[in-house]
Amino acid sequence: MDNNTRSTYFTFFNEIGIISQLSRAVLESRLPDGMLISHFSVLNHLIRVGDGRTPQGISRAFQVPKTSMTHTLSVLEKHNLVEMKPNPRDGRSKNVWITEAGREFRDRAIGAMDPDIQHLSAQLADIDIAGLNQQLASIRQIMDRARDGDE
Amino acid sequence: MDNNTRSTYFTFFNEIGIISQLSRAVLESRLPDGMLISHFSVLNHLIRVGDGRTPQGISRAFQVPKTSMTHTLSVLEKHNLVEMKPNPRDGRSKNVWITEAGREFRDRAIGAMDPDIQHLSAQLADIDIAGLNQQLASIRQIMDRARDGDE
DNA sequence: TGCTTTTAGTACGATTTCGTACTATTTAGT
DNA sequence: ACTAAATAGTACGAAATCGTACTAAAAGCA
Repeated sequence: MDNNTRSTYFTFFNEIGIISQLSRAVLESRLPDGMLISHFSVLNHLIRVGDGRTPQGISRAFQVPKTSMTHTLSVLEKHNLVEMKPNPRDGRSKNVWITEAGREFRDRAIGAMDPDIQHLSAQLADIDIAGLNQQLASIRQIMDRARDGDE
Repeated sequence: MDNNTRSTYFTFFNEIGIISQLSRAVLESRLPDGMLISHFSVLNHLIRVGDGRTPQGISRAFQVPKTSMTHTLSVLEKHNLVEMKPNPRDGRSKNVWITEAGREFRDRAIGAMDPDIQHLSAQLADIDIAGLNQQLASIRQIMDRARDGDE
């Protein structure tokens, strides 16, 4: 395989990984004690794609084992941020619903990052983030499809 | 703060996070049993920025607690992928050196992803990854500097 | 229908990751 | 030189994450 292609893609995923790590650290520093990125991420996912999902579906979306998701959801449920109800269409399964407190928690966490985003956006004025978003979304979709195909 | 700016940046970091997660899953599936992303990442870091770093320096680069890095390095050392030597300039500290086996391990892991990258690059032919890399590197550098300023 | 395979969720133990507390050494200030 | 503050690393226990094995329900198929 073309050496150039390999290193270009490798650099790409490396940059993506570092930025992801840096942004996660910022978010985490803004979350209240005891709350982790994994908790926030699930709440955010439920709002982004809609709630009523199954634990299995969520674990697949995040590419984590279902046992990990069981644990994360149990913590969220203990804090009354989500509700678990039986799935009326499947006796083995459950549906996850975000609570009002869950929505507020997610909104507050996002708001808490405002100063960071403001600070950052001032320094990134000459970069077209919205344009990047379009390209990244394309890449994400293609990678998502590739994953589905492999499974 | 401008609602549009907030959601643009939030979307950006969300896309970054998802792509990071997807690429980590691919890499992880290509690593030999028992090896984790954290192990590979440290080896890769040592090659990217040069070895002989201190554990503390590495933990700061990855934004993880130093206790986590102690554990990760101990695993790498157990597998003879890195060597820990006393730091001649600081009696409290150590230097981490990658071994020949560590280099080979890292190279093999990267090579194992070749089919995935090939498959992906075919579908992303109309996206300028190299161009993205430049923009992402700028963003990464600015975020890195912002982090240093906060500490 | 009856049987097999697949799927959803959980129990359980192992490993990773993390926070706190501690020792040893270096640095800073006097 | 002496003392106080900061730093590098580790020990230890807690929580998160993961893999395996299991149960229950659904789906596929004869």
